[in-house]
Amino acid sequence: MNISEVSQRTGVSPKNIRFYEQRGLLTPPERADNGYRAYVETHVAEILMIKRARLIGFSLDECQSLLALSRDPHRSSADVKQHALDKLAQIDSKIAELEAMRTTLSALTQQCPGDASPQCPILTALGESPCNKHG
Amino acid sequence: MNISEVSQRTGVSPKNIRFYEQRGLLTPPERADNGYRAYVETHVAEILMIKRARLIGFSLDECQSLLALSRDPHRSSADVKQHALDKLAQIDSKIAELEAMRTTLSALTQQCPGDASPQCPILTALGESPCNKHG
DNA sequence: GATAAAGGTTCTAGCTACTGGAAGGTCAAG
DNA sequence: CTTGACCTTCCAGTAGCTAGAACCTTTATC
Repeated sequence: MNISEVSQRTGVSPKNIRFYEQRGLLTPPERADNGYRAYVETHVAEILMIKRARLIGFSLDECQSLLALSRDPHRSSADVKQHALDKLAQIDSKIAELEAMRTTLSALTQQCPGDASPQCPILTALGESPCNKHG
Repeated sequence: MNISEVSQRTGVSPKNIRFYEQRGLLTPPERADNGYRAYVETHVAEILMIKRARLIGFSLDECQSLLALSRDPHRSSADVKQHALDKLAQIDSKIAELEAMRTTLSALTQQCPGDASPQCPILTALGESPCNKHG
């Protein structure tokens, strides 16, 4: 299987597949006589696993850990679950951060008339003097 | 005012302040005879504005636009508001994305026993064969 | 056989927003 | 005169790719 077929079957670009290999996430495939990478089914499965893990927020390093656990017959599901719980906590804090931004920004936009006048509560809130300086 | 004082007053690191200048966000300060940057109050205000805009999610490029609007007496508040509304939409879509991850990940963790057994629904969902392969 | 298109390979560089470090000049105190 | 803190510059690295250059291989067509 050449790289473009793997790409089509996984929806991951050839560049990206090579990148994953170079990053050490993917076990390097055998090479054909012409130097082309010769992939097998296992590679497709690994790439799909990376893709799904990425979709739910895991970093490449974390994907690497997950793949290692996946390959290890002596793993415990507790290890995997811990990774997932850690990630869940990260996602929650990221959501909280974005919600805070949203709240602030939403309040500001509602105060802004959005007309032709230069007077703008958004800029004022960001630190601009409301109209004139007192210094 | 030397860079470290500006840093203390804004809570932005000297490295970061130089970086903002190099990126073109900050108007370059005059230089003292020894080559040191000599900041004035305006710079502190600009840096604080960048800091607050960054906190509510604006990118550096967007901060640059906001600063430009802030300096322009002929601006309209509508322009500023549009920037804010765009950013709000971006934040909303990012939150939605994270919520989707959260939902999936949360469901998976709840299915995982988290014990010593290697059998793990999380890995299964990520693409691993449930127990054995059919190939 | 010539040639062109469509694959493959490697390498380098760019993106965001910084941070850290090296190598060196300057300033204030002892 | 030395020490330490400050300042300067530039280079490199972080995450996760993507784009491009420069080159080789395969396949099809003329």
